[in-house]
Amino acid sequence: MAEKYNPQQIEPKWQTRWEADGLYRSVIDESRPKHYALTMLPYPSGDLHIGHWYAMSPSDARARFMRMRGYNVMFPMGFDAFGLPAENAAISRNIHPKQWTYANIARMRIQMRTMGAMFDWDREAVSSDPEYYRWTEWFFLKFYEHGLAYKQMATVDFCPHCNTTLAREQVWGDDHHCERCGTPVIKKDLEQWFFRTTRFADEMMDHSKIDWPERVNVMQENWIGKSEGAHVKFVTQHGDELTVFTTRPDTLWGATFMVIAPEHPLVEKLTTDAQRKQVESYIANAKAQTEIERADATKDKTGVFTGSYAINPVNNEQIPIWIADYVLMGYGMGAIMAVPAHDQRDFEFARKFDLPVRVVIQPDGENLDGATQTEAYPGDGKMVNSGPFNGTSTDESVAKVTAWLEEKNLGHYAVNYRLRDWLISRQRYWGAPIPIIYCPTHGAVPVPEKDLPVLLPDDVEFMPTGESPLKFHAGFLNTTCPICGGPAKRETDTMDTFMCSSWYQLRYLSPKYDKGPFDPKEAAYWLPVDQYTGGIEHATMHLMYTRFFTKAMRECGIWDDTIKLRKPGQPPVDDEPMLALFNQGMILGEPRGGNTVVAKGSWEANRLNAATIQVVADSADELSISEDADTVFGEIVKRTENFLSIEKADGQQVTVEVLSDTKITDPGGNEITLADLRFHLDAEKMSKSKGNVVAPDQVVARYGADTVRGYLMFAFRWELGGPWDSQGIQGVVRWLNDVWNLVTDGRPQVAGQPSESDVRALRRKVHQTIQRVTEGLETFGFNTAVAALMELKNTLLAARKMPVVNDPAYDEAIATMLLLMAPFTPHVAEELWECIGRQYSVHTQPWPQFDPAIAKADEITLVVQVNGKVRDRIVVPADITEDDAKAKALASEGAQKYIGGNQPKKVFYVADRGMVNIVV
RNA sequence: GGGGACGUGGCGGAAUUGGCAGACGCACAUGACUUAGGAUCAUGUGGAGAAAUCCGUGGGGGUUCGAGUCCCCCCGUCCCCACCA
Repeated sequence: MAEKYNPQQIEPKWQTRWEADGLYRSVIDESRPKHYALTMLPYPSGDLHIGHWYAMSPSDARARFMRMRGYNVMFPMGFDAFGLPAENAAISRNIHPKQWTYANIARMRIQMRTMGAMFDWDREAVSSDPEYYRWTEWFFLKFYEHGLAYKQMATVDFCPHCNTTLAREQVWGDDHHCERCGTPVIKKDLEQWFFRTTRFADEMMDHSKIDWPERVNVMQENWIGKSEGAHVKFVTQHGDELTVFTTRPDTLWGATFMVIAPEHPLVEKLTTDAQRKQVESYIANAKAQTEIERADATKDKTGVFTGSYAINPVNNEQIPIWIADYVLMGYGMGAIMAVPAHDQRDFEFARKFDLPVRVVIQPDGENLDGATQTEAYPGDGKMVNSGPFNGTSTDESVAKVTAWLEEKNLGHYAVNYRLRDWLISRQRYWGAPIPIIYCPTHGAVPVPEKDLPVLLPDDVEFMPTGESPLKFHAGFLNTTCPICGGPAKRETDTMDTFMCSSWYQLRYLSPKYDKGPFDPKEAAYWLPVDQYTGGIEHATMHLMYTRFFTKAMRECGIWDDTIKLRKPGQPPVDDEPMLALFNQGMILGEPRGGNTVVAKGSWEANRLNAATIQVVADSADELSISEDADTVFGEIVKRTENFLSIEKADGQQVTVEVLSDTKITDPGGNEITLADLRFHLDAEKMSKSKGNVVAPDQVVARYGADTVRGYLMFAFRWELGGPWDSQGIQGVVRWLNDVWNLVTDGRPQVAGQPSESDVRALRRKVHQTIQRVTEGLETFGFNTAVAALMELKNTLLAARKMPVVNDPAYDEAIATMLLLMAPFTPHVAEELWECIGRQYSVHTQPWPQFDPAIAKADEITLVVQVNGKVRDRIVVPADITEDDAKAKALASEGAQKYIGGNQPKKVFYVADRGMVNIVV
């Protein structure tokens, strides 16, 4: 009997060997097609989480598969190492962010090696290394030079917990909370640095050149929020132009008033003395409101009249200009023409303030009247009360009116976007410094390229002041002007860490290159990324930013050298960074029931002060426990420091206080502590506080990396994820044990000659498995691929009891199975490959070729249906003719029983399904 | 309010272009082997029924010889955007 499967022994052995042999070093090889497989890089927050395994090990399996298929594969790894948690650690634990970060990286590197992934560590990049952030700063300078970076005073989102401003993308949800910490943001007026992402709004709407999940595309398109319409020039009574954006220029004749945002620059000028008091109080009130209060669409419309009027350019009518907070300064022009008859918000406003409502779009067969309308009509119809356009229908009205506006020079076609420019300033230390120097004479001066990087000083005080810690570091702050040499001060904000991750896929190409952010030779060969994998949470953040970066780099000419070296016929490098994207789901914590307990004690108000708490066996007979007045019996659903919530059988929840002298016992009567009590957990996001975290190191130590990888790929649809199941992993344990024993036990002694049909059946199963595993890996269907491998294992176990095991087809089946397993369970595949005497390494072997002729069955089970219901199954030759199949089906016992004496009306034959349907 | 995804056994999940629903695995049941079992092996396992058989993919309609899959209407869950002009 051979040795038992012992992953702890074989896994480190092969990891060391692969590394020593440089098996996964990826170098340019023009003779092979390249494949750049990229998985989102981790933030070095501490230990490797099971979520990292879930994201990375299937990506690794696919990268390995591509390599066996003959691609020159690059699969790099690195660390997104700048960021706030490092700074928080500095504050709370008095450890330097750099020390904290690099210690975490060192630990995570070791943990990642246990995964057995084919990461090319020679290409590792760490974004907080000066050799890395030097180029992050360099990108900033290039963008600045080309007008893609600018500083501006703006009302911005500020997270009071993280003590920094945030980009719009990093403010989430109805309550406008910080994406990182969940704290609701507040508004501040600050001068901040922005990247002009809006320059590429239209380009980024286009997802036709990339194969990304529809969901991500839709989210990005929503986020960019393109709307087409027109800019129309209204003129105020003071002669100022007041341009509005509208998607419905065909309703211009129905504009009975205008509304501007409280922050609109013309407010002051338009406000008449008579209205001043009211206007000032309205604006003060608007300012005092939170963003959430203001954005509440359900609240009543509020507003105030400025006292001034504007001229509607299409009919020269004088219409009043109002101020209202439902018009937002940040969208469009911060001013609207109000068409109450056809816009619900305007309608509500008009009714509240008794402003005229004029119908200008009349729906077919109706007679809407502004005086009696009860809601706005936003639909189609014919234009009325609209001068030269009366009678025009909606399908052409917008285009016609827009053309007319252009002709009369009153307005023009316009596109408006919801997208805002990317705010990149962060008032914190652990990030790449913004390479700008402020000179009293020359203003904002970029740091000359030769002076990069602007190094982050180590000796910084970390205090949560709401200002960048760098501001208090005199050595950093004080410098000289690159133009005049006079005293000057550095910008003390650092860059959003999303900036670092916007180009990391480029740094991997040549992490040590010092003539630019990346080596054009490497870029010309490897780019773009062929397959990107990662979580959906980055849909409107990282995945927008990195697309912006690629396009902005084109604008700055950064791609020029790469393009010169590029072979023709490849997708462009300067358009989209990642050609294909796949989002994996998330591993949730394992659900479990709470302990069932009997608590006895005395009542104080609504809670029981427990004298004893007894854990009863889960199988305890509820009826045998008598519940009297001083007893609570049920499941623990919550546990806090000294309180338990116990859910009784009737669903009622009772709070039980655990006192210092409360006696807690387990079912065996042994005394245990409060912390030993298990409380109910649903399948939810893993978190330390819930105690449902699965530590990969522990499960790997127990089961081995191959088993953990196999389980993560087998148990869920990768894109969905799901709760960890500590029992479910047993299925994979058994699979690998079976495979191990199957191979290491060698060929069993079975008497007899293999029958030809058994040999064919075995080879058929092997080729069907090749097909299923190949397809699974191609389409990210890892779970069905593993299922197919388990089936093949089952087939082989059965074959070992038959003479077919003596046929060479059996050896071929074993070898093929190991090749097919190699991407999923690389260590055990390598070990067993060696065991059967094949040449190292299994991972550099060509992928097995699927042969449809072998996979094809020579006999099929013909399914016989009568009126769509299965009535018989008969075995027929696979190459049966249609006529024969129908005849056999009709003659079958099951069919005859249901046809009876009737004459079949029609008979359908589905050849590729082996099915006949008889209709009677 | 607008948009998107999804709904299949006790559970995770399989089912090319419409063609045998429930692959594979967990759990469970019975048996075997065992001092023991969270090991292993064998068998079974969608529901109802003794069986023949019938019913079954959230619900209701439709198209079709045939629907988990396509169409319409509901119900439910999750996600994104949202006084966006």
